[in-house]
Amino acid sequence: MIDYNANNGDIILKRENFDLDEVLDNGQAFRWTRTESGYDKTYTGHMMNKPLTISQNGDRIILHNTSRDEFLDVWYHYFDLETDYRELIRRFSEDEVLSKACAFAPGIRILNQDFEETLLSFILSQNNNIPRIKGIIGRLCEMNGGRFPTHEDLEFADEQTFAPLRAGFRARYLADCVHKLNSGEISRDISDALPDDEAMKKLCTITGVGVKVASCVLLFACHRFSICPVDVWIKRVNERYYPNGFPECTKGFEGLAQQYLFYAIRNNVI
DNA sequence: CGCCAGGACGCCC
DNA sequence: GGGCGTCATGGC
Repeated sequence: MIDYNANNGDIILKRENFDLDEVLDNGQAFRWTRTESGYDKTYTGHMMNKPLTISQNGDRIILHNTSRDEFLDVWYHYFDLETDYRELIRRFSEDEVLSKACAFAPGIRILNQDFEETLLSFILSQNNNIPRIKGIIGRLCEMNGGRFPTHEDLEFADEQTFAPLRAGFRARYLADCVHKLNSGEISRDISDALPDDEAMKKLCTITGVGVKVASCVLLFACHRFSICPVDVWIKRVNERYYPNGFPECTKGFEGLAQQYLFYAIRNNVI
């Protein structure tokens, strides 16, 4: 399935359940930008400040200028290539609405993103829209020489530090989050060490982090497929189709099901 | 111009 | 413990 082209240094994959729009532009990551190229689709972006240009063309995914080692160390896990999405879609398709949502975007995958970047990004996401979230995060990176800052980069940051972001009332929340990361109260360790409810409770000790933001961190950075972020769009899905909760066939994978439904309702397909 | 956004918080009962 | 106004900014 992996074809490494040693001449030009590209990794080439067979494109199964993998669409760049559906993975990189569906509200789980905010730092990938689509660029023009000779391919069907091309995006450029980062994982922990490691840059990548990635394309899809017909039934191929192409990771440009990427060594086999880097692919196996970073991108294989980032793009969640160890998970069989076809099998999960097959389960979900028992339900009529979900079946439609999965058929519309069979290329959705849940990324394994950096913990701190996901946490700060989703604090900025609250009561906000996706284009503006991307703008604020872009300015946060500009502030830091083009890289997404670590908590060490922000060791002396306070609310005023974030003024140039024009993040509004969220600046205070960022400051508290960075403070708790620097003190060690919050760290990526909670993603390994704690069960769902305790990890959730811990994240919610950050000012400006509630159940929704914590859920996004646990799903999009910690890969907990059973945790289901409920935003205004999913509330609409529930009112319209699932007044008694998600169907039985999503059990254990409610967070993933949520991502198909989120993308589908935003695109007016359900 | 007004409505809304991948919400959380504080206050009220 | 649920309901409601408020918060800062700008996309559409």
